[in-house]
Amino acid sequence: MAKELTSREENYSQWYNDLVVKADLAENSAVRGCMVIKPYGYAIWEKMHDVLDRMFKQTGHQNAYFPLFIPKSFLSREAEHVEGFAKECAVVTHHRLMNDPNGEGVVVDPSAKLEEELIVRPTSETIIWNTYKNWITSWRDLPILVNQWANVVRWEMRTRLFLRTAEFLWQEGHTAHATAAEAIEEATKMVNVYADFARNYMAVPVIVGHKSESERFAGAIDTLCIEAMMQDGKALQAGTSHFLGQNFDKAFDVQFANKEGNLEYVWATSWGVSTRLMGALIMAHSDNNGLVLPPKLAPIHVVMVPIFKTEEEHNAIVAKMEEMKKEIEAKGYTVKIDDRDNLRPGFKFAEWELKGVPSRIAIGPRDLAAGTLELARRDTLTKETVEEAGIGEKIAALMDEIQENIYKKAFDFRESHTIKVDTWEEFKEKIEQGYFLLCHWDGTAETEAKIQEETKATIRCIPTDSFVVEEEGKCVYSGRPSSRRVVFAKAY
RNA sequence: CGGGAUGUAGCGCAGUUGGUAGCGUACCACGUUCGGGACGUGGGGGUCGUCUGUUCGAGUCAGAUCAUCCCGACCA
Repeated sequence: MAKELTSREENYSQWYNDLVVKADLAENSAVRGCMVIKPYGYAIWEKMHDVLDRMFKQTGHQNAYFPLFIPKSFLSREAEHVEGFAKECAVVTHHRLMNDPNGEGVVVDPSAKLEEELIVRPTSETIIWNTYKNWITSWRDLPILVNQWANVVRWEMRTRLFLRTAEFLWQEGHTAHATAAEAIEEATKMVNVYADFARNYMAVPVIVGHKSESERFAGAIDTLCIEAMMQDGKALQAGTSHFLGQNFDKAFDVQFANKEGNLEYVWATSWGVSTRLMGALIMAHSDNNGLVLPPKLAPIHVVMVPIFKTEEEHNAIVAKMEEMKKEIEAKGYTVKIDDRDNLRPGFKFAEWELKGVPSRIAIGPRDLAAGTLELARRDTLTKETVEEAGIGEKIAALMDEIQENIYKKAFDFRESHTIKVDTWEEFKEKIEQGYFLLCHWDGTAETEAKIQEETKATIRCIPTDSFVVEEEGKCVYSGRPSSRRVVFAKAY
């Protein structure tokens, strides 16, 4: 259970689990492995949702919605897919309850057993491809570029708040194309949308790359991903985009007539990000005072704390704040005036810092007389007294600066924890210290498995962006020849 | 599913050899406070995770079960 954070002397080193609870983001629910996301936390998810949704639409996608329940037989159509998900499915077997004959509450009505069990979707490929079968007959129907915002359920052995909950919110894009090249282009385009989102909105640097065969999505030909580094040096897979080849459309017999009138199977992709991004955001930026939110995803940009003794002072200061609030809101930022009269300023400062609000304005009688205010920023925990004139521009500039600074801090951290490694001894040493290791790998699953067994490190990705290091070398484990470096790390 | 730990007030905890539940904090009221997590006085709040046993009597002992946390295996 999370510790109550009431004392400033409290050791906040368990910033992850503790802060998300105290910071009003999420708490465990009565349902195993599921989470309750409180309003403040959900507001952050809504921000992510809105930005991503806009990006999807800009790249030509539309939203749609498919059923929560998947007939069991659908799931088993694609062999690798069912093997990958079978162990973690919630299954609906009955559709009715009845009063307990013994008078003890309600029980499942045995006569209401379903003919075919329904699976609560762990992902929607199967039910969507079963639907696409009816949508696709001609080359003129392609491409289909559809996204769904939904919840999914994966009954994991072990859950972890935000990173691996039994139920989570996500979006899943499912597209159909006439050619393999077009589908590959789509999968690549979308992983880059995710990378753009992570870097420019979440302020989290990510590496784009391919998964190795063993880490691939169940049923995919190729899985692209973005990998982020958390503050403990561990990697977090923050988003994936799959080239599915023709596996699903063949399983559901989705063919179209091409321009020559011949029947062909389509080419598919799927891609998704989830509430795991909330975990990434928290773990990438938080400090011992709580969350640090990038302005572009913060539900509140500026909190104003009046400092007063008398009601007259309170009224005068809040009136001034209302003016400033209008000016700042005109610039497109959200302002919260915290004029609660039962709490002292210091308490409010600490509370809003815990929630990660990027900046704070404090005004007291002395400021009111001098036409100044105290402007504090969350990322550096510094504060300065500034003139109140032009506060709108000042906040706008500050938000840009904070957004940039948070990214730079995370980027510098990753840079300082990423090294090229060429010997097995160094590999074992550095992996324990929380590094991303760029090393040569012979390309075999055996070597990958051995390395994981001995060090718990996995291949996070085979990079495709600026991390690509094409060079001849020898596998760090087996010594066999290799033509490029891959990223090894311990992962969540 | 294996190993370990824990379930008592919203949260964090105490509760002795079994005798019918307490502390801190939060909450409510009043007063004094208010530029970095205030203080005083008074007050409200608990089927002790659940079930079954042992007992005159169970928060306490036994068994089962559920859940949570940590470590493995599995995964976004």
